[in-house]
Amino acid sequence: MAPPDTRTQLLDAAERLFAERGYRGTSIRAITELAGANLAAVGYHFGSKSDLLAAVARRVIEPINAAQAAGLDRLLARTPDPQVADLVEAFVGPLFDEMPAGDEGGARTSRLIVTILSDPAEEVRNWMGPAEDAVRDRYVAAFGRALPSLAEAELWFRMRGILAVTAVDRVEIYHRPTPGCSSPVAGDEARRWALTFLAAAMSAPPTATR
Amino acid sequence: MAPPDTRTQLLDAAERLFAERGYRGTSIRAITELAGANLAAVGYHFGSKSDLLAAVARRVIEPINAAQAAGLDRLLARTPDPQVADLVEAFVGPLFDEMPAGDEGGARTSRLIVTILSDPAEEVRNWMGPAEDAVRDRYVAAFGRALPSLAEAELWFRMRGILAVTAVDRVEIYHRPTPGCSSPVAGDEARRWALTFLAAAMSAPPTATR
DNA sequence: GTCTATAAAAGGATAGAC
DNA sequence: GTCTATCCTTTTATAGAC
Repeated sequence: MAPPDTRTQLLDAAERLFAERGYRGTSIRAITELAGANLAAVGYHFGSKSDLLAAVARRVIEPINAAQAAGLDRLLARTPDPQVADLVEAFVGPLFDEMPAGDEGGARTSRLIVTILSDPAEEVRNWMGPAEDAVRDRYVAAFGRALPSLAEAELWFRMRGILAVTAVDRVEIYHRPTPGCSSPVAGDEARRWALTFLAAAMSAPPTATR
Repeated sequence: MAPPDTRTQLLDAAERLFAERGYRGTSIRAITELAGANLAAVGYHFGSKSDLLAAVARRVIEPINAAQAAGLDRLLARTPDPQVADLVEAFVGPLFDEMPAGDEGGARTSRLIVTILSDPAEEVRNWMGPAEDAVRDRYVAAFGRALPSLAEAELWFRMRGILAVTAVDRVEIYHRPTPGCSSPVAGDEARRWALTFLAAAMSAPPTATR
């Protein structure tokens, strides 16, 4: 394979450092140094630091988004009204698939997503495109058909719950090692645990209107 | 009531700004300006910016932690083996109680907690004390008795799920207004939806060992 | 495309007067 | 306890040579 060009090496370095230290905690200097590039390279290839983040985010999110869309297509080709557990798996699965196990993959990507989504700064989230919205809306519609008694507002609440659990789960949010098992759980186990947890949560009967 | 002293006003201003802009996104200058204090006041009263964050975090977390402990005590006084739903409510309830409704309260506190817990920087989380660990451990033990067939590792996974959902739920993680209902849900409704969601998730049968 | 050099600003911390 | 003034570091961004 051809040696990676500067642009790609900058993306790789930025992805790693943004995940480890956050957006604001990462300087252009650290990125270019890790990439073996010159300080001015970020400006030349991307324009600014926030534009670089947008490029990093797009590169991470797009394959996940595409896989979510394909999974839903596959499900709908089989039956027009998929079950809740299958919808959860189609939505959540790509989040794990695109995060290879081990600290050099999944936990880092997960942390990157959390870092991006939870950053208060506007600029950090401005890369979100209509493709993500479209896929999300399709899933909401499918969940709505599988859970006809659930009001739309509560359904949206639960969708956020899915994202919260999958995004946060592998981040060492309890940062000290927990007894029994350490926080970042091995890839496949976390995936199955998350499916159990979320399928049960999504399938809960609607909250009684007070 | 006596006018708030400078120290308190610094805490108030810092709590607000850390929540809105994150730790790194908030300058000492911005804090002292909002507090109507002098630039040097932070250094005098707290020592450094990170010490100020620790003080802010403690002030927010301590009442929540105490309420969680008291809730568990109340539950255990009634029965030695409380039900899952009651444990969830005792654990999650204080997170909502201590966040009065409206943007000036709950959503901001919630965002502060997310900001703190998800910040990659070490210094941001170094305020965690043994009191938090103790309460968490007591809840894990109680959940373990209510769910005897659940392995401890998966139980820890689900505990993280609880925190993820409650902490993230009111943050506008899908930052554009969602159709049907906007993202930050009114206080009491979010509370009841979260209880439904989490009680069902926690009560799920253990994931089959592959 | 890549580099050096530097501009221009912002931030944290602190000394010392009051 | 509070304030002014300032030091020193780090940061992003860019101009211009190669």
